[in-house]
Amino acid sequence: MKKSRFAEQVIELVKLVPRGRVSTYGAIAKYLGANKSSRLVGTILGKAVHDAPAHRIVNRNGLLSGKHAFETPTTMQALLEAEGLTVKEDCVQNFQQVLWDPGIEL
DNA sequence: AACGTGACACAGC
DNA sequence: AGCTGTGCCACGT
Repeated sequence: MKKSRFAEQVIELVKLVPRGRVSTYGAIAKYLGANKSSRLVGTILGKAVHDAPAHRIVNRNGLLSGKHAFETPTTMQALLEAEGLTVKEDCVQNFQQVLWDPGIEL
């Protein structure tokens, strides 16, 4: 299956997110040089949820805004918790601590 | 082939 | 200090 350029970039970057860490749409979009396309990151990941660890991507507040893209709304949280993260009320606890910023770590 | 909708984020009022 | 509008690209109908 063919992926568009932007999608490919997003997926590849998301794949680099270490286990037990999360990232944000804004950080990814910014790293790709499309600060205003944060929206795209989410939309694209939703389509490529099976091609990338999309569960590691949350919104700027650490909120699991994309949980509905998975098989069940609880899958995302379950996956995160399975990686050692703490999720409460659809929010990643210690979000700042586990946040993985490509602009910094890369 | 065109229009609308969608995992968001930021600036302006 | 909170709300509204705008920007971006992909994908389904």
